Amino acid sequence: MGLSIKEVSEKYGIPAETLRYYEKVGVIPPVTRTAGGIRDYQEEDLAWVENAKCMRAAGLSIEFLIEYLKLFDQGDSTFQARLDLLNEQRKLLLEQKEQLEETIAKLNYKISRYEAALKSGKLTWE
Amino acid sequence: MGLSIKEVSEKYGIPAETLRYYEKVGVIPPVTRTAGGIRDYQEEDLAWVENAKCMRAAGLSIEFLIEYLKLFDQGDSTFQARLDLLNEQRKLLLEQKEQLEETIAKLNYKISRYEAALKSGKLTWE
DNA sequence: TCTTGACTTAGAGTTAACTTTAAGTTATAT
DNA sequence: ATATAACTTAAAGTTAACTCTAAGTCAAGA
Repeated sequence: MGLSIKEVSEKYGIPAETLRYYEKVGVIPPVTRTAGGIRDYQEEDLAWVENAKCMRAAGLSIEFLIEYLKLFDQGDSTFQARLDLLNEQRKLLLEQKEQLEETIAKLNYKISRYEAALKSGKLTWE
Repeated sequence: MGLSIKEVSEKYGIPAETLRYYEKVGVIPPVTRTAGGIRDYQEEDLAWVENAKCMRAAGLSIEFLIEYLKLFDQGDSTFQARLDLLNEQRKLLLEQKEQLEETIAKLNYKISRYEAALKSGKLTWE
């Protein structure tokens, strides 16, 4: 029914070592185990893994993910704190997106100048 | 006439240590110096600094910037290689942008659910 | 002239986020 | 029953990109 750490690793392209590390430091909650203590990922465990993967891929810090889970574990009383944290991280990502767009625009300009130079056969500037 | 390292540091918000480091590892070309060997940033030096700042802020690696400058120093024969490098980095940034947008969308959804829960008063507050 | 503060260098130290290692335990295949 | 493969842990090692330190040089103000 559940997935082994190896299967999860392959499913999401995350090394097993990293999955253990995420659990150890609190990026994801303790994973369901078999009677023998072996990790046996259930749907809910997988949802946490997938979420962590997505947030990390966008550049959000491990520290943020740990903080969020910590608040989550403390229950309803941390609801507003969690919402604040999410808004704060969204702001970070929006800023990052703007920076990215600025840099892409610069790269586009540079590339277009290179291509123009190639076509005109002039190869010297700057 | 030119700017001191301290002035450049303040102008761009980059620590002087980092400016020296960028020069040392080849992210930017050797900066113009005074007779006494002190850095005296000219317009051209500043353009390189600004470019490095922008590219780094978007997450492009130091390694890429070093590679680009190395090719640049080798002159026209590396023109096509430089263009390839720029296109490759643009591809990276476009992928990053897509990932960012996906994550922002997820965060937006999560936040909207939190806000809906707040409004409906579905929370036990203690 | 002396002192202060900015500059220089090489090289060591820091941080985040893994990644590898060492030593040991458990499950599966023959 | 035994070998092998996968699992476990704690802890040390790695990498990128700085960041700081030590030891020394230089220019401007009292």
